[in-house]
Amino acid sequence: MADISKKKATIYDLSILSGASASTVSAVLNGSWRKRRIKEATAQLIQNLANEHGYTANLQARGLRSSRSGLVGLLLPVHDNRYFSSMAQSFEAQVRSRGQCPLVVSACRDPDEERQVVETLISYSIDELFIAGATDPDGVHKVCEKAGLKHVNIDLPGTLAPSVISDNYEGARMLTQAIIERAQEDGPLSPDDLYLFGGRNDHASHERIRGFRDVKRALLGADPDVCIQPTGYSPAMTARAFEAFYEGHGKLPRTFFVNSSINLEGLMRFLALHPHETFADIIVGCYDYDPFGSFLPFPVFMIRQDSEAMITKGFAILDADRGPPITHLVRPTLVPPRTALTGPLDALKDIE
Amino acid sequence: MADISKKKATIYDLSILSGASASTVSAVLNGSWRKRRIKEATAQLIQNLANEHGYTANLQARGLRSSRSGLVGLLLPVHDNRYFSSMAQSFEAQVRSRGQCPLVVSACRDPDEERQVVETLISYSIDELFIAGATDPDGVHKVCEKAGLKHVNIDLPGTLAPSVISDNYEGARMLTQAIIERAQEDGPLSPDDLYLFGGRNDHASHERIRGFRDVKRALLGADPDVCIQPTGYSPAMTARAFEAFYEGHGKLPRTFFVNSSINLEGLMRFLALHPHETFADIIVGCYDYDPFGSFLPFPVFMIRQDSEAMITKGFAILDADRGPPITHLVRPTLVPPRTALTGPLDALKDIE
DNA sequence: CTTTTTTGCACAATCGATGGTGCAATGACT
DNA sequence: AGTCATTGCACCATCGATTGTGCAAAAAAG
Repeated sequence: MADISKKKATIYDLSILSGASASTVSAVLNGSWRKRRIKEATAQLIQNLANEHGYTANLQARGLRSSRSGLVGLLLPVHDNRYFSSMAQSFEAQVRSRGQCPLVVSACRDPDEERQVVETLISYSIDELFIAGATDPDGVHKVCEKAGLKHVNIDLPGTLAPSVISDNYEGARMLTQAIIERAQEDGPLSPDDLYLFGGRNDHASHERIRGFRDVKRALLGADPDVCIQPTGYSPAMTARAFEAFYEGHGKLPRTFFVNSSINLEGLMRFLALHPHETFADIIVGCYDYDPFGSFLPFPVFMIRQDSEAMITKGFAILDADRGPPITHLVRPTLVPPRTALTGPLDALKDIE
Repeated sequence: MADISKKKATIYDLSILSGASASTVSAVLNGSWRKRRIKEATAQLIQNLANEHGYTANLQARGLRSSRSGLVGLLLPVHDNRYFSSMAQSFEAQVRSRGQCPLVVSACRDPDEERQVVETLISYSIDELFIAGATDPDGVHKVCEKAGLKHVNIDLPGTLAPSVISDNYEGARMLTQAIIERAQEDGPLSPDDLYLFGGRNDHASHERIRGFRDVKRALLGADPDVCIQPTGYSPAMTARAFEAFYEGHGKLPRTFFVNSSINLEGLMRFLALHPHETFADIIVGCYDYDPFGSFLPFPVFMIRQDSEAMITKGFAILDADRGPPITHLVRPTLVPPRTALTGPLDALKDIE
């Protein structure tokens, strides 16, 4: 089956072995041989030889020549987070089902890093790019534009390229309503009992805060500014905000909305420093789903963003080619406490 | 700064602009110009032009010529899991700090998929490959070998290539001891009160089970086979195992060791179907760390595997070149319940 | 048995960068 | 002035695949 030659076979090797020219071999192996009127028998012969020698095309050479690499990029803020890693998982599956090769990279929410990483990807002639959660989508857009690279924004919208994002406003409304109703089961809820932690000056945070405030005002009649605590997207900062509140009030708010699972990690850091029992009665809403976060020792309502649908929509937009810079909304779902959703892990092969 | 030309500048463009030959431009831009005795002034001129036109090398062309791509691969079972995603994060950082480009892909624990994915990576002429948690490391090894691709196994060892793995035996001992001691605080623990769920027929599972059994026998005097429930690495299967135990006993074991965070998700699925209070007194050990898993409503001891150190060691081995197929152990750490460790997320830029 | 058409394939340029080789111009030295 | 070493760079083949073009041989048409 496999020969012992150290180097990988090329079309030239097969050309010699088969007696055909390299261009014929190439045509046979890349499927364009019918168009080139290659005899069926010749094609068979070459294909057999190729199998026998374990030929696989050198994709760098192909990419160089055709200026298409078969690579599709996904730019993430971080891997280490269930929302983004499950997005990576869906992305991979979809890219591969299209016969391309996924390239997932992270850029730490640093605008310079984002642009630089994209420059690198462009140097590899990637064919398409999904820009997820970029701090500066429009900056990245310009880099792509200059290189003629097709791209969409996912999760955080830009103004210059088509975007697919979660319906943050609706999601936040659902989540806020859910935690308010749940809190009211335990007694009347004052506006001061409902806070929001996390998020910063990005579109998603704005929309979530807007949804939160709208529902809060509608259901509780008031919405003091002090209840909004945008801490950025860092566990450490978020923990500090909880700590500050605790210093001031001797407890946490009865109910609060956490802007993302990354911010929810900040809550864990806070909890680690305080006895469990003190916070047994809080009710939390988290804009993101995490299977363990759902089972914390207090009710945690979560929002599951449909990253799979976002990726699908993203491909649709790229395939349509040159769509206007419209923002498409994908509806997320509310996940009640103590819920274990199935996910990409369930696709794991695990016979036994 | 940036010119409006649609196409990316090449060394030929700069060659014309500068009046120098393409090879001179190439030498200047790839840093080998001193060796080639290019005049400083010429180099300056070309570098200025390059900046002005935003030149970046076409890495496919470079890779084709030099048969090195600057790509380093990491093959994972899945993204969607804190252990692997944090490994991806460390990997990325280290690869980038070495001036290369990380390529993270998953293969769903499917041996065929693993080999096929690696074939694809090889077609892109990747320079090095980290094989993490492969079902069939030796199969992948052969594919790499044939292509002359340097590689190491991470997490699950192979017999044909150097491997860097967690010290599963020691980790399992620490974890088992911790949960036993903790359980004994609540009263005497019988061997029947301590189970192990998850894992399958791989090296890591074997070692963990061995560590578990050794400590259990030493501390509790007995170690019935029935207490070992290898369910594979699937949340669904694991949930079924918990369900089965529950059917038979009307409760869960007082104390149990869960083989990985993926299996721990299985526990969540079980819990979702049963009232919270029934299981308030269980004590769990999980071989993997997850920041939310650490705060579940019962004590969860966790093992944090040092994926960063494993990647570092992996690079050391690759750099040493052609090491023997030895397995290197990296010590994991025990994480007590309710602990929020800092991680890659803390490196996020988040000014504000 | 020509002429035309179709079939089947080879040739060669090309993608962008690299690196070995060679050669003219300059300077150093006798 | 003549020899030799050094400097500074251009030339060209090469990596492996793609693709437009051209041209024999075979088949069909006249």
